[in-house]
Amino acid sequence: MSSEQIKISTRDKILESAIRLFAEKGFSGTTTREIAEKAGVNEALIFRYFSTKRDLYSAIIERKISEEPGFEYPLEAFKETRDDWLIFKSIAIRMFDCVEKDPCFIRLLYFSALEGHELSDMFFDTYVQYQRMLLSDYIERRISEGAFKNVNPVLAARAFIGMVINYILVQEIFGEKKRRKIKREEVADTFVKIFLEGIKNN
Amino acid sequence: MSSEQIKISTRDKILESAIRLFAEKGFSGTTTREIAEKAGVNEALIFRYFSTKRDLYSAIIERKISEEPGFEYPLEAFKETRDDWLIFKSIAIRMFDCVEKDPCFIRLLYFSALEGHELSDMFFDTYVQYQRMLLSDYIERRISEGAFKNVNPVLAARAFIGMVINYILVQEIFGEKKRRKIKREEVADTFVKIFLEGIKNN
DNA sequence: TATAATATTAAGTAATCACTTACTTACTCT
DNA sequence: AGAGTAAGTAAGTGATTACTTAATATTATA
Repeated sequence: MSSEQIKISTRDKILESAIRLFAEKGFSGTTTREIAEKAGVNEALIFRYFSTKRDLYSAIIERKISEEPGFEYPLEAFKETRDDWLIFKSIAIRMFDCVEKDPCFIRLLYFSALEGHELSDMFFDTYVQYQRMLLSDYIERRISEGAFKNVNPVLAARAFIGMVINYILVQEIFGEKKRRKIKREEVADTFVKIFLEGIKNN
Repeated sequence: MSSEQIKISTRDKILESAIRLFAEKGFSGTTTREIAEKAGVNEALIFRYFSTKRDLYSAIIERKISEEPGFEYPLEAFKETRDDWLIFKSIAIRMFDCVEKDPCFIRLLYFSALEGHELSDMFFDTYVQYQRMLLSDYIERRISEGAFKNVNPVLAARAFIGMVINYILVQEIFGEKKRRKIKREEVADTFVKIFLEGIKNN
């Protein structure tokens, strides 16, 4: 046998199928039996690796919180550059990327918030708050440099992130994904353009 | 007895408690027994008025779809006025109002979408699509009048609605409601300002 | 190969689920 | 008052839930 068989651990098989099911149907909507079936393992094994169903769910959220790099931004650029277009476009594109390569992610995030999981706040903070802070710091600096209008920087950051996230959410969660297809590039450019011209002085 | 006793019908008591519970915990997270307890009626009565739990859920969504006027906008204004500020601000304020007077609404909307209820598309269309269409038609006209930049009107409408909805969503669904309190007025003004100055010519 | 440790399984558990049944109470109309 | 209908209830139904147990299969180490 030339090809190495990469053995996926049982634990990982369980996690993988649980992620997909929890993302699809939420915590209450998913049964441990389904998870086991989809993972191709015996249901009892779930409870060998995770003490409860809720524990498995928590493990997933913790993993999602820690695995995503999320902070790949050129942090220095945020503190020094004046290339507004680059900053905002890279944030938008990164959000599109994030959802595209892991469609479960955003559903897990919103399900965990709606279902009131204890870790959902941390989940939220890690992603949304962090980006918002990065952006609002940048906006604040640009205001003090006289480049941006004097608006509440946090509100402005939320405005921009809101445009992008809501667009993504509607595509992913409501049926719109199939209906219309606008290129990410055009979406990002339009949003950045409207926002930047709205906030810039002159 | 001087005060008239207003008798709430059993059916309405069931609907009322079901709305609150489905909004709080979703469809799968809510049991018919809980609904009955909260409504103060016998569980079997639920099935006298609604043939299944899913039927009750559908009845709620249908009710939410039909009850909200939602279309109270001065439709003529959208077709004739050039008061951009009024148009956008009234949309934003209306969205804030809608959520404030019925906090269950937005949670039901997103829960039904995530849980994949068959009526969630109609739910979505009635509210989000409708407002988006109103707005994008207005934007389109203003572009043709030379007042707005030549952007994709649907994308622009989604940008604006996204700002507002996402702000609301974060307040209502993630824990932020308690943390910070920015006045609706300031939020709406900031969003409208950024958006309008971003899309206006000159 | 023998043994200890681990991984996996079938077959359970009690509790809870949505939903039903058989029955009683309350109200309406003549 | 009495018949007919609607509203309400207690006590169930079988199916399914998350989770357990005790026995077996597999692997690692000696």
